Amino acid sequence: MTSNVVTRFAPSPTGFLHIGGARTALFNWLFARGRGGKFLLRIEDTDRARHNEEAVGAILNGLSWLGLDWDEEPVSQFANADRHREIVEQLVQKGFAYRCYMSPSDIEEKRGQARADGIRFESPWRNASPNDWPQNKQFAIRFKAPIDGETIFEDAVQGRMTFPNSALDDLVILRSTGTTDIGESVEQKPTPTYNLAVVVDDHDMGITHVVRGDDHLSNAARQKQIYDALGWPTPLFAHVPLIHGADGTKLSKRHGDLGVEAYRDQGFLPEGLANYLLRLGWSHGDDEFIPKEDALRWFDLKGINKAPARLDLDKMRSLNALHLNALPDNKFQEIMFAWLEGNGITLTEDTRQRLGRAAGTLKERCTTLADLPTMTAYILNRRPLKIEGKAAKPLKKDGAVERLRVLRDMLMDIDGTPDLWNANKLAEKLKVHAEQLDVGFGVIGQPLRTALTGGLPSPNLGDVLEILGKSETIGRINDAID
RNA sequence: GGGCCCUUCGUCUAUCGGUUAGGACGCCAGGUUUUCAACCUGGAAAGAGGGGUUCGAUUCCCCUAGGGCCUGCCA
Repeated sequence: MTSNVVTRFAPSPTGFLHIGGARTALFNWLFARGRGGKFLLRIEDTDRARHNEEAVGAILNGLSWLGLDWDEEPVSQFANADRHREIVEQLVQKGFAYRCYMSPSDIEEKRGQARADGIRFESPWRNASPNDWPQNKQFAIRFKAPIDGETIFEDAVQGRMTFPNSALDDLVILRSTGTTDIGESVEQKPTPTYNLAVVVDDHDMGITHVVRGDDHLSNAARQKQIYDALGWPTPLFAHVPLIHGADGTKLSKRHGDLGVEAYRDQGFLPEGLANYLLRLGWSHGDDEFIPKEDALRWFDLKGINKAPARLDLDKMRSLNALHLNALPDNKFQEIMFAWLEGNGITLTEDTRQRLGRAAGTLKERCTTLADLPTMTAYILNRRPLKIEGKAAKPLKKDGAVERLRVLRDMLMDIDGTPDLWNANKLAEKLKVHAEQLDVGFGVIGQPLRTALTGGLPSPNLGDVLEILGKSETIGRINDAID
């Protein structure tokens, strides 16, 4: 299936790929990929002071980790500055923009006055004739926004949006050339501002659908005015509600919330995080566990909610657990090894084999990969096992050690393959010796478990036996009772 | 201050005027596993408030309250 859908993700390179940006990127990616369209990247770096290569790399890495691939080379907005200036010049020629020579203090004063009077701020230069434009004086270029009437556009999420033009003043589209606050000289040529650059780039890149945070909603109105002035078709907007923190406060790229790599380091699977993000503000009936293939098939702008959603780590973990469990054993094994070794745990060929045998049960029990060190401790712990404190209690019970001795002796008599090492099968095998224990097999379960795991959390007894194998089991019993 | 937007269990959400308002996470109880976790079963838990429209409103309209975004020569 192919289509002419072209979406984009356009982060500003100020930090990492934050969770909100990740969701925006995901929505854009799903929408484009789900319909055979293109998904492009653009770095919004018109503000040279904020340009940061490292941040760009971090964002790209974050996207890759999440499994969001993009088409073509990422576009640098700053690199298009000539084109932006050219368009600004066109607007000036056509009378849709003008030079404004106001000083910052003048602006501040006038703006304050306008606000107090309840009218929109206006530059005195708006209606000046180009003939009156002074020479050798710094100026910015402002867009000449319509005064009367309304600016209207359809938003795929928000519906029909209507803004009174009295609320939209003449924004600066080209900065005055000059110096920075600290007096350091910067680019010779004036640079465009966000709203102008976005319109030009989206148009030039052939963007058909602009999916972004709804903090851009009123920008969309201003951008619509620029599209109209240029005679360009407006892309379809879709403004997605922002994500809020658990306490309901704003959570955005500006407020130092976590980047996706932080979730990765906390043991989240990209699939798990993506699934959670997808369900945050978007739904498909009662579906919760949504693999990528389904997401691609189902995702639609229509399913996006208008209300902001709060981040819920519990739900994120739970979804992550489902994706962990859905992994094929060998894939899980691969991830498990990488995680363990990435966390400073050295794996021998021997432990790898045992961990491999445990993969099936481990993936069911972990909610994030961070559970792995604890969950696998019964396999990885060095002998002799240290069993003390509360964990040692079962071994101190009357006759527990004696029963383990008997059990060990019996185990030594049993030959068998690992698949025989199932608690029930083992009990059956041991039935003939039951009278030697003078109790049912169950009674020795607790001390046996302690002997095998050192009192750590672990899978079921049967799983432990199966994973450790006969000689290891006997060795551990020896450790515990000696 | 102005413009725009939002409001269903604690949280994410379903519901295209008629439902015992459903699901998921979390929580509680029981079961299972002689631990924990997982799993199974059950339970508590919601339409912000007030007006309309309608035979009938969670659903449509208005007001109020609460919340959010924008209001920059940031993006």
